[in-house]
Amino acid sequence: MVKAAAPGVDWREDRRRSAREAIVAAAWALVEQDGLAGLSLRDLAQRAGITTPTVYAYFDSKNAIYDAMFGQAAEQFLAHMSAVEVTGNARSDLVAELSQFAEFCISNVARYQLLFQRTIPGFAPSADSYGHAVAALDRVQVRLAALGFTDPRLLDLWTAMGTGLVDQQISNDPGGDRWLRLIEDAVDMFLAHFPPEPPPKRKRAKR
Amino acid sequence: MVKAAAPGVDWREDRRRSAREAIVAAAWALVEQDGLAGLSLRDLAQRAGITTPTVYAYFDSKNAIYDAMFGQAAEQFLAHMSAVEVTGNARSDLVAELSQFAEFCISNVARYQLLFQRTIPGFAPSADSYGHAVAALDRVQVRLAALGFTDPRLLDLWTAMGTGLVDQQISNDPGGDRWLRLIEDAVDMFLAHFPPEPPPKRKRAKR
DNA sequence: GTCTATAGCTGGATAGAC
DNA sequence: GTCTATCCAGCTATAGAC
Repeated sequence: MVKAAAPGVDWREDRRRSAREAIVAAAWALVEQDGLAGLSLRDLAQRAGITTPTVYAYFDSKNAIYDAMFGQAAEQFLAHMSAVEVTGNARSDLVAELSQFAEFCISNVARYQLLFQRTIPGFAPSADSYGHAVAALDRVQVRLAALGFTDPRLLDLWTAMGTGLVDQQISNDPGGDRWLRLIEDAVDMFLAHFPPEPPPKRKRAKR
Repeated sequence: MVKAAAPGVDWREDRRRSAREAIVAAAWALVEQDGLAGLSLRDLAQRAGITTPTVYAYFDSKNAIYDAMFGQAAEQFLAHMSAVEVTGNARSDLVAELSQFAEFCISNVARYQLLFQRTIPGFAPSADSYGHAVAALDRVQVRLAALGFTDPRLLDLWTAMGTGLVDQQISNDPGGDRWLRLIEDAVDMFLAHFPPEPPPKRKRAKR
Protein backbone atom coordinates (compact mmCIF):
# COMPACT_ATOMS: atom_id res chain seq x y z
CA MET A 1 0.00 0.00 0.00
CA VAL A 2 2.35 2.65 1.16
CA LYS A 3 5.02 0.79 -0.74
CA ALA A 4 5.31 3.84 -2.94
CA ALA A 5 8.13 4.46 -5.33
CA ALA A 6 11.16 3.03 -3.62
CA PRO A 7 13.48 3.37 -6.57
CA GLY A 8 13.91 0.07 -8.35
CA VAL A 9 11.80 -1.93 -5.93
CA ASP A 10 8.29 -1.16 -7.04
CA TRP A 11 5.32 -3.51 -7.14
CA ARG A 12 6.54 -4.84 -10.42
CA GLU A 13 9.69 -6.20 -8.87
CA ASP A 14 7.69 -7.51 -5.96
CA ARG A 15 5.36 -9.46 -8.18
CA ARG A 16 8.26 -10.94 -10.04
CA ARG A 17 10.05 -11.81 -6.86
CA SER A 18 7.07 -13.56 -5.34
CA ALA A 19 6.45 -15.47 -8.55
CA ARG A 20 10.05 -16.65 -8.50
CA GLU A 21 9.68 -17.69 -4.90
CA ALA A 22 6.55 -19.65 -5.68
CA ILE A 23 8.44 -21.60 -8.32
CA VAL A 24 11.31 -22.28 -5.98
CA ALA A 25 8.86 -23.40 -3.29
CA ALA A 26 7.32 -25.86 -5.73
CA ALA A 27 10.81 -27.06 -6.59
CA TRP A 28 11.54 -27.77 -2.92
CA ALA A 29 8.34 -29.73 -2.57
CA LEU A 30 9.30 -31.85 -5.54
CA VAL A 31 12.90 -32.57 -4.62
CA GLU A 32 11.92 -33.54 -1.11
CA GLN A 33 9.68 -36.12 -2.69
CA ASP A 34 11.56 -37.33 -5.75
CA GLY A 35 15.13 -36.59 -4.85
CA LEU A 36 17.32 -33.69 -5.80
CA ALA A 37 18.44 -35.00 -9.16
CA GLY A 38 14.91 -36.07 -10.09
CA LEU A 39 13.65 -32.55 -10.56
CA SER A 40 12.10 -31.97 -13.96
CA LEU A 41 10.82 -28.71 -15.33
CA ARG A 42 7.60 -30.34 -16.46
CA ASP A 43 6.72 -31.52 -12.98
CA LEU A 44 7.87 -28.24 -11.57
CA ALA A 45 5.65 -26.20 -13.83
CA GLN A 46 2.67 -28.42 -13.14
CA ARG A 47 3.21 -28.20 -9.41
CA ALA A 48 3.50 -24.44 -9.61
CA GLY A 49 0.32 -24.20 -11.66
CA ILE A 50 2.02 -22.79 -14.75
CA THR A 51 3.50 -24.18 -17.93
CA THR A 52 7.06 -25.01 -18.77
CA PRO A 53 7.79 -21.96 -20.90
CA THR A 54 6.58 -19.71 -18.14
CA VAL A 55 9.27 -21.09 -15.91
CA TYR A 56 11.72 -19.71 -18.42
CA ALA A 57 10.22 -16.28 -17.98
CA TYR A 58 11.68 -16.35 -14.46
CA PHE A 59 14.73 -18.55 -14.73
CA ASP A 60 17.20 -18.86 -17.55
CA SER A 61 17.79 -22.54 -17.06
CA LYS A 62 17.30 -25.45 -14.76
CA ASN A 63 20.60 -24.73 -13.10
CA ALA A 64 19.41 -21.21 -12.38
CA ILE A 65 16.65 -22.80 -10.33
CA TYR A 66 19.13 -24.98 -8.50
CA ASP A 67 21.12 -21.85 -7.87
CA ALA A 68 18.17 -20.03 -6.36
CA MET A 69 17.51 -23.07 -4.20
CA PHE A 70 21.14 -23.14 -3.15
CA GLY A 71 21.04 -19.51 -2.11
CA GLN A 72 17.84 -20.04 -0.18
CA ALA A 73 19.27 -23.11 1.51
CA ALA A 74 22.34 -21.17 2.56
CA GLU A 75 20.16 -18.43 4.05
CA GLN A 76 18.10 -20.99 5.89
CA PHE A 77 21.24 -22.61 7.18
CA LEU A 78 22.54 -19.33 8.51
CA ALA A 79 19.22 -18.55 10.16
CA HIS A 80 18.88 -22.03 11.63
CA MET A 81 22.37 -22.05 13.08
CA SER A 82 21.99 -18.54 14.43
CA ALA A 83 18.95 -19.60 16.39
CA VAL A 84 20.93 -21.77 18.78
CA GLU A 85 21.41 -20.23 22.21
CA VAL A 86 24.86 -19.50 23.50
CA THR A 87 25.47 -20.13 27.18
CA GLY A 88 29.24 -19.93 27.31
CA ASN A 89 29.48 -23.48 28.58
CA ALA A 90 31.56 -25.29 26.03
CA ARG A 91 29.97 -28.69 26.35
CA SER A 92 26.36 -27.64 26.18
CA ASP A 93 27.09 -25.13 23.46
CA LEU A 94 28.86 -27.69 21.32
CA VAL A 95 26.09 -30.20 21.85
CA ALA A 96 23.54 -27.59 20.91
CA GLU A 97 25.53 -26.57 17.87
CA LEU A 98 25.90 -30.12 16.62
CA SER A 99 22.29 -31.01 17.35
CA GLN A 100 21.12 -27.95 15.50
CA PHE A 101 23.32 -28.82 12.56
CA ALA A 102 22.06 -32.39 12.47
CA GLU A 103 18.47 -31.27 12.74
CA PHE A 104 18.94 -28.92 9.83
CA CYS A 105 20.48 -31.57 7.63
CA ILE A 106 18.10 -34.36 8.46
CA SER A 107 14.93 -32.33 8.25
CA ASN A 108 15.54 -31.92 4.54
CA VAL A 109 17.93 -34.36 2.97
CA ALA A 110 17.66 -32.90 -0.51
CA ARG A 111 18.64 -29.52 0.87
CA TYR A 112 21.57 -31.12 2.65
CA GLN A 113 22.73 -32.75 -0.55
CA LEU A 114 22.43 -29.56 -2.53
CA LEU A 115 24.25 -27.46 0.03
CA PHE A 116 26.98 -29.76 1.28
CA GLN A 117 27.49 -32.52 -1.22
CA ARG A 118 28.23 -32.01 -4.86
CA THR A 119 25.74 -34.35 -6.40
CA ILE A 120 24.20 -32.42 -9.30
CA PRO A 121 26.34 -33.10 -12.39
CA GLY A 122 26.55 -29.77 -14.19
CA PHE A 123 25.71 -27.48 -11.32
CA ALA A 124 27.97 -25.13 -9.43
CA PRO A 125 26.55 -22.33 -7.31
CA SER A 126 26.98 -18.79 -8.54
CA ALA A 127 29.33 -16.51 -6.67
CA ASP A 128 26.35 -14.75 -5.15
CA SER A 129 24.68 -17.89 -3.80
CA TYR A 130 27.97 -19.30 -2.69
CA GLY A 131 28.64 -16.17 -0.72
CA HIS A 132 25.71 -16.93 1.54
CA ALA A 133 27.07 -20.38 2.19
CA VAL A 134 30.50 -19.02 3.00
CA ALA A 135 28.98 -16.54 5.42
CA ALA A 136 27.19 -19.36 7.18
CA LEU A 137 30.34 -21.40 7.55
CA ASP A 138 32.20 -18.36 8.78
CA ARG A 139 29.66 -18.05 11.52
CA VAL A 140 30.39 -21.59 12.67
CA GLN A 141 34.03 -20.71 12.86
CA VAL A 142 33.35 -17.57 14.84
CA ARG A 143 31.17 -19.39 17.30
CA LEU A 144 33.77 -22.08 17.88
CA ALA A 145 36.43 -19.44 18.30
CA ALA A 146 34.28 -17.83 20.98
CA LEU A 147 34.41 -21.14 22.82
CA GLY A 148 38.17 -21.14 22.64
CA PHE A 149 38.75 -23.25 19.55
CA THR A 150 40.88 -21.38 17.12
CA ASP A 151 43.20 -23.98 15.62
CA PRO A 152 42.03 -24.47 12.04
CA ARG A 153 42.83 -28.17 12.26
CA LEU A 154 40.45 -28.39 15.17
CA LEU A 155 37.75 -26.73 13.16
CA ASP A 156 38.26 -29.20 10.32
CA LEU A 157 38.08 -32.10 12.73
CA TRP A 158 34.92 -30.65 14.20
CA THR A 159 33.19 -30.31 10.85
CA ALA A 160 34.33 -33.79 9.88
CA MET A 161 32.75 -35.20 13.01
CA GLY A 162 29.55 -33.34 12.34
CA THR A 163 29.21 -34.35 8.73
CA GLY A 164 30.23 -37.91 9.57
CA LEU A 165 27.49 -38.32 12.14
CA VAL A 166 24.93 -36.75 9.85
CA ASP A 167 26.06 -38.70 6.84
CA GLN A 168 25.94 -42.05 8.59
CA GLN A 169 22.56 -41.20 10.06
CA ILE A 170 21.11 -40.30 6.69
CA SER A 171 22.71 -43.13 4.75
CA ASN A 172 22.38 -46.01 7.16
CA ASP A 173 19.53 -45.25 9.52
CA PRO A 174 17.18 -42.83 7.83
CA GLY A 175 14.37 -41.85 10.12
CA GLY A 176 16.12 -43.30 13.14
CA ASP A 177 18.52 -41.85 15.69
CA ARG A 178 21.33 -44.39 15.80
CA TRP A 179 24.01 -41.78 15.14
CA LEU A 180 22.14 -38.79 16.49
CA ARG A 181 22.33 -40.38 19.93
CA LEU A 182 26.10 -40.21 19.71
CA ILE A 183 26.26 -36.44 19.57
CA GLU A 184 26.95 -36.04 23.28
CA ASP A 185 29.57 -38.76 23.20
CA ALA A 186 31.22 -37.10 20.25
CA VAL A 187 31.32 -33.74 21.97
CA ASP A 188 32.74 -35.26 25.13
CA MET A 189 35.39 -37.00 23.11
CA PHE A 190 36.23 -33.78 21.34
CA LEU A 191 36.36 -31.76 24.55
CA ALA A 192 38.38 -34.31 26.45
CA HIS A 193 41.11 -34.32 23.90
CA PHE A 194 41.03 -30.66 22.99
CA PRO A 195 40.14 -28.62 26.04
CA PRO A 196 39.17 -25.12 24.94
CA GLU A 197 41.65 -22.40 25.58
CA PRO A 198 41.01 -20.42 28.77
CA PRO A 199 38.18 -17.90 28.74
CA PRO A 200 38.43 -15.94 25.50
CA LYS A 201 38.83 -12.69 27.41
CA ARG A 202 35.30 -11.43 27.46
CA LYS A 203 36.65 -7.93 27.23
CA ARG A 204 34.36 -6.31 24.79
CA ALA A 205 32.32 -4.00 26.98
CA LYS A 206 34.47 -1.09 26.00
CA ARG A 207 33.97 0.02 22.50
CA MET B 1 44.02 -75.82 -21.07
CA VAL B 2 43.43 -78.53 -18.56
CA LYS B 3 40.25 -76.67 -17.65
CA ALA B 4 38.36 -79.70 -18.85
CA ALA B 5 34.79 -80.45 -17.98
CA ALA B 6 34.35 -78.93 -14.58
CA PRO B 7 30.63 -79.40 -14.44
CA GLY B 8 28.77 -76.17 -15.18
CA VAL B 9 31.92 -74.08 -15.52
CA ASP B 10 33.10 -74.82 -19.01
CA TRP B 11 34.71 -72.47 -21.48
CA ARG B 12 31.27 -71.22 -22.46
CA GLU B 13 30.66 -69.84 -19.01
CA ASP B 14 34.16 -68.44 -18.95
CA ARG B 15 33.64 -66.56 -22.17
CA ARG B 16 30.40 -65.13 -20.90
CA ARG B 17 31.94 -64.19 -17.59
CA SER B 18 34.86 -62.39 -19.15
CA ALA B 19 32.54 -60.56 -21.54
CA ARG B 20 30.50 -59.38 -18.58
CA GLU B 21 33.62 -58.25 -16.81
CA ALA B 22 34.75 -56.30 -19.84
CA ILE B 23 31.45 -54.43 -19.85
CA VAL B 24 31.70 -53.70 -16.15
CA ALA B 25 35.27 -52.50 -16.62
CA ALA B 26 34.11 -50.09 -19.31
CA ALA B 27 31.38 -48.92 -16.95
CA TRP B 28 33.94 -48.13 -14.26
CA ALA B 29 36.03 -46.16 -16.70
CA LEU B 30 33.00 -44.11 -17.64
CA VAL B 31 31.67 -43.37 -14.17
CA GLU B 32 35.10 -42.33 -12.97
CA GLN B 33 35.06 -39.80 -15.74
CA ASP B 34 31.45 -38.64 -15.98
CA GLY B 35 30.14 -39.35 -12.53
CA LEU B 36 28.18 -42.28 -11.26
CA ALA B 37 24.77 -41.06 -12.31
CA GLY B 38 26.01 -40.01 -15.73
CA LEU B 39 26.42 -43.53 -16.99
CA SER B 40 24.51 -44.19 -20.20
CA LEU B 41 24.18 -47.49 -22.00
CA ARG B 42 25.05 -45.90 -25.32
CA ASP B 43 28.38 -44.59 -24.05
CA LEU B 44 28.97 -47.83 -22.25
CA ALA B 45 28.45 -49.93 -25.36
CA GLN B 46 30.67 -47.68 -27.40
CA ARG B 47 33.41 -47.82 -24.82
CA ALA B 48 33.17 -51.59 -24.65
CA GLY B 49 33.33 -51.85 -28.42
CA ILE B 50 29.89 -53.35 -28.81
CA THR B 51 26.40 -52.06 -29.47
CA THR B 52 23.63 -51.28 -27.06
CA PRO B 53 21.52 -54.40 -27.66
CA THR B 54 24.56 -56.55 -27.02
CA VAL B 55 24.77 -55.11 -23.56
CA TYR B 56 21.34 -56.56 -22.97
CA ALA B 57 22.65 -59.98 -23.92
CA TYR B 58 24.68 -59.82 -20.71
CA PHE B 59 22.65 -57.64 -18.39
CA ASP B 60 18.91 -57.40 -18.00
CA SER B 61 18.90 -53.71 -17.28
CA LYS B 62 21.01 -50.74 -16.38
CA ASN B 63 20.48 -51.42 -12.72
CA ALA B 64 21.83 -54.92 -13.21
CA ILE B 65 25.05 -53.28 -14.31
CA TYR B 66 25.09 -51.06 -11.25
CA ASP B 67 24.51 -54.19 -9.22
CA ALA B 68 27.47 -55.96 -10.74
CA MET B 69 29.56 -52.87 -10.06
CA PHE B 70 28.33 -52.79 -6.49
CA GLY B 71 29.30 -56.40 -5.91
CA GLN B 72 32.71 -55.82 -7.43
CA ALA B 73 33.22 -52.72 -5.31
CA ALA B 74 32.34 -54.63 -2.18
CA GLU B 75 34.83 -57.34 -3.04
CA GLN B 76 37.50 -54.75 -3.71
CA PHE B 77 36.71 -53.09 -0.42
CA LEU B 78 37.09 -56.32 1.47
CA ALA B 79 40.37 -57.08 -0.27
CA HIS B 80 41.71 -53.57 0.25
CA MET B 81 40.87 -53.51 3.93
CA SER B 82 42.24 -56.99 4.48
CA ALA B 83 45.59 -55.89 3.15
CA VAL B 84 46.34 -53.66 6.11
CA GLU B 85 48.86 -55.10 8.52
CA VAL B 86 47.93 -55.79 12.10
CA THR B 87 50.55 -55.10 14.73
CA GLY B 88 48.45 -55.24 17.86
CA ASN B 89 49.32 -51.67 18.73
CA ALA B 90 46.00 -49.90 18.92
CA ARG B 91 47.15 -46.51 17.73
CA SER B 92 49.13 -47.59 14.72
CA ASP B 93 46.52 -50.15 13.77
CA LEU B 94 43.71 -47.63 13.93
CA VAL B 95 45.73 -45.13 11.93
CA ALA B 96 46.47 -47.77 9.36
CA GLU B 97 42.85 -48.86 9.22
CA LEU B 98 41.59 -45.34 8.74
CA SER B 99 44.27 -44.46 6.21
CA GLN B 100 43.47 -47.56 4.23
CA PHE B 101 39.79 -46.74 4.29
CA ALA B 102 40.41 -43.19 3.17
CA GLU B 103 42.73 -44.33 0.40
CA PHE B 104 40.12 -46.73 -0.86
CA CYS B 105 37.39 -44.11 -0.93
CA ILE B 106 39.42 -41.32 -2.42
CA SER B 107 41.09 -43.37 -5.10
CA ASN B 108 37.71 -43.86 -6.74
CA VAL B 109 35.02 -41.43 -5.73
CA ALA B 110 32.34 -42.97 -7.92
CA ARG B 111 32.96 -46.32 -6.29
CA TYR B 112 32.71 -44.68 -2.89
CA GLN B 113 29.39 -43.12 -3.79
CA LEU B 114 28.01 -46.35 -5.15
CA LEU B 115 29.08 -48.39 -2.17
CA PHE B 116 28.50 -46.06 0.75
CA GLN B 117 26.10 -43.37 -0.29
CA ARG B 118 22.71 -44.03 -1.77
CA THR B 119 22.82 -41.68 -4.69
CA ILE B 120 21.38 -43.65 -7.62
CA PRO B 121 17.61 -43.06 -7.67
CA GLY B 122 16.07 -46.41 -8.54
CA PHE B 123 18.96 -48.63 -7.56
CA ALA B 124 19.24 -50.94 -4.59
CA PRO B 125 21.84 -53.70 -4.49
CA SER B 126 20.65 -57.26 -4.80
CA ALA B 127 20.83 -59.51 -1.78
CA ASP B 128 23.84 -61.20 -3.30
CA SER B 129 25.83 -58.05 -3.91
CA TYR B 130 24.80 -56.60 -0.61
CA GLY B 131 26.08 -59.70 1.13
CA HIS B 132 29.61 -58.87 0.05
CA ALA B 133 29.28 -55.40 1.49
CA VAL B 134 27.97 -56.71 4.77
CA ALA B 135 30.86 -59.14 4.98
CA ALA B 136 33.29 -56.30 4.49
CA LEU B 137 31.73 -54.22 7.23
CA ASP B 138 31.68 -57.21 9.53
CA ARG B 139 35.39 -57.48 9.04
CA VAL B 140 35.85 -53.90 10.23
CA GLN B 141 33.89 -54.73 13.33
CA VAL B 142 35.94 -57.84 14.01
CA ARG B 143 39.19 -55.99 13.62
CA LEU B 144 38.10 -53.26 16.01
CA ALA B 145 36.94 -55.86 18.49
CA ALA B 146 40.37 -57.44 18.35
CA LEU B 147 41.77 -54.09 19.44
CA GLY B 148 39.44 -54.05 22.40
CA PHE B 149 36.57 -51.98 21.03
CA THR B 150 33.35 -53.89 21.37
CA ASP B 151 30.78 -51.30 22.35
CA PRO B 152 28.53 -50.87 19.30
CA ARG B 153 28.23 -47.17 20.03
CA LEU B 154 31.97 -46.92 19.76
CA LEU B 155 31.92 -48.65 16.43
CA ASP B 156 29.30 -46.23 15.15
CA LEU B 157 31.32 -43.28 16.35
CA TRP B 158 34.37 -44.73 14.66
CA THR B 159 32.66 -45.18 11.32
CA ALA B 160 31.18 -41.70 11.61
CA MET B 161 34.63 -40.24 12.11
CA GLY B 162 35.96 -42.15 9.15
CA THR B 163 33.22 -41.20 6.75
CA GLY B 164 33.26 -37.63 8.01
CA LEU B 165 36.93 -37.19 7.27
CA VAL B 166 36.58 -38.84 3.88
CA ASP B 167 33.47 -36.92 3.01
CA GLN B 168 34.93 -33.57 3.87
CA GLN B 169 38.09 -34.42 1.99
CA ILE B 170 36.20 -35.39 -1.13
CA SER B 171 33.68 -32.58 -1.00
CA ASN B 172 35.80 -29.67 0.07
CA ASP B 173 39.38 -30.41 -0.86
CA PRO B 174 39.41 -32.89 -3.71
CA GLY B 175 42.92 -33.86 -4.65
CA GLY B 176 44.34 -32.32 -1.51
CA ASP B 177 45.01 -33.69 1.97
CA ARG B 178 43.46 -31.12 4.28
CA TRP B 179 41.37 -33.72 6.10
CA LEU B 180 43.60 -36.69 5.43
CA ARG B 181 46.26 -35.05 7.55
CA LEU B 182 43.89 -35.18 10.51
CA ILE B 183 43.72 -38.94 10.62
CA GLU B 184 46.31 -39.26 13.35
CA ASP B 185 44.71 -36.51 15.38
CA ALA B 186 41.37 -38.20 15.05
CA VAL B 187 42.74 -41.53 16.19
CA ASP B 188 44.46 -39.92 19.16
CA MET B 189 41.26 -38.20 20.12
CA PHE B 190 39.37 -41.44 19.83
CA LEU B 191 41.92 -43.39 21.82
CA ALA B 192 42.26 -40.79 24.54
CA HIS B 193 38.59 -40.80 25.29
CA PHE B 194 37.94 -44.47 24.77
CA PRO B 195 40.97 -46.43 25.86
CA PRO B 196 40.68 -49.96 24.51
CA GLU B 197 39.78 -52.64 26.97
CA PRO B 198 42.79 -54.49 28.37
CA PRO B 199 44.38 -57.08 26.14
CA PRO B 200 41.48 -58.98 24.62
CA LYS B 201 42.53 -62.06 26.51
CA ARG B 202 44.13 -63.97 23.71
CA LYS B 203 42.88 -67.02 25.52
CA ARG B 204 40.53 -68.57 23.12
CA ALA B 205 42.19 -71.89 22.61
CA LYS B 206 39.72 -73.52 24.89
CA ARG B 207 36.25 -74.09 23.51
C1' DG C 1 3.82 -12.97 -19.24
C1' DT C 2 1.40 -16.74 -20.47
C1' DC C 3 -0.04 -19.91 -23.36
C1' DT C 4 0.04 -23.98 -27.37
C1' DA C 5 2.92 -26.41 -29.99
C1' DT C 6 7.01 -28.40 -31.02
C1' DA C 7 11.86 -28.74 -31.89
C1' DG C 8 15.82 -31.40 -30.80
C1' DC C 9 17.99 -34.46 -28.22
C1' DT C 10 19.13 -38.44 -25.17
C1' DG C 11 17.68 -41.94 -22.43
C1' DG C 12 16.51 -47.21 -21.74
C1' DA C 13 14.87 -50.96 -23.99
C1' DT C 14 13.16 -54.08 -27.98
C1' DA C 15 12.25 -56.44 -32.85
C1' DG C 16 14.01 -59.08 -36.00
C1' DA C 17 17.55 -60.23 -39.63
C1' DC C 18 21.79 -62.73 -39.75
C1' DG D 1 25.39 -63.27 -29.77
C1' DT D 2 25.67 -59.50 -32.53
C1' DC D 3 24.10 -56.45 -35.45
C1' DT D 4 20.77 -52.49 -37.81
C1' DA D 5 16.90 -50.12 -37.12
C1' DT D 6 13.62 -48.33 -34.30
C1' DC D 7 10.21 -47.37 -30.59
C1' DC D 8 8.76 -44.59 -27.04
C1' DA D 9 9.34 -41.92 -23.16
C1' DG D 10 11.47 -38.34 -20.97
C1' DC D 11 14.08 -34.20 -20.90
C1' DT D 12 15.49 -28.95 -21.67
C1' DA D 13 14.59 -25.31 -24.28
C1' DT D 14 12.47 -22.30 -27.95
C1' DA D 15 9.06 -20.17 -31.51
C1' DG D 16 5.36 -17.57 -31.99
C1' DA D 17 0.38 -16.40 -31.21
C1' DC D 18 -2.24 -13.82 -27.89
